[in-house]
Amino acid sequence: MKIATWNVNSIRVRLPHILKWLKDGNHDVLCLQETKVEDKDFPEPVFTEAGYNVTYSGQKTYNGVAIVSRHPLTEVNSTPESIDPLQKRIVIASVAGIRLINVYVPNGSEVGSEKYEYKLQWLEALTQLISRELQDFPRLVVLGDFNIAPEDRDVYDPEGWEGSVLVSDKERRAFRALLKQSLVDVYRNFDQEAGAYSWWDYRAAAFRRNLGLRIDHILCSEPLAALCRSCVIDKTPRSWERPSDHAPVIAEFET
DNA sequence: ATGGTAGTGTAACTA
Repeated sequence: MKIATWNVNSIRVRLPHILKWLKDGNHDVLCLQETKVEDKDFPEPVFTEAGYNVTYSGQKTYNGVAIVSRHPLTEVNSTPESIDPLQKRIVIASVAGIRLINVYVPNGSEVGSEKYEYKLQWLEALTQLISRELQDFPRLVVLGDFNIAPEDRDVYDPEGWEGSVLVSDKERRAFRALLKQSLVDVYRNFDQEAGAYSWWDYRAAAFRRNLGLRIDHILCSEPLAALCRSCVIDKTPRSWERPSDHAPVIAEFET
């Protein structure tokens, strides 16, 4: 069972990339963020015709999340209690005995801004939600764009980024509070090359120079982490023409 | 304190 996450930055623009990537990689589940379409405009037929099930929760211009799956999706919830229903940043579903929580965590804009405070509140609400979900679903995965680089090794220039949004102490503390719900950042359960990132700014040729951050994560409950056999970042689609600024992250499970 | 780019949607915002 291969489960992936990818911030595609517009599903309309990236649809060819997504279809090619799914076809090449034979993934079972792909969680998408920043689809940027209302539900009525989601290209559902394209996925169903390719043999996938989909569920999605979107809005115009901003945010938007979706789950694409080879296997049926059940117990879908895109409006969990205590999460702001006006910003479409979360969709939850079950697949093959695994509970998926697909998240697009607020960016936070700038440390100390209103959006930054909103991000911290959103993460607190997510932590509560996870603790409730864990009571019913021991095999749980929270994955998506967290907009947080958890440690200095997840940042190309930790000194330059110190205290900035995406790496600030409060955000990292909020991330650790998530992990304290007995979740495991499975990427770190395996040997990884230094300088492995999941996002590179479109500007200043950041991808070519590998000026990136690791802000997209796959966090597993302990029973599910025990079944995880690999976790990798696939940089390939970031090198394609007109790419998303994020690369997909993939975890493989023995099920 | 801002630039550099991209997406949405045509000015200015978000990232």
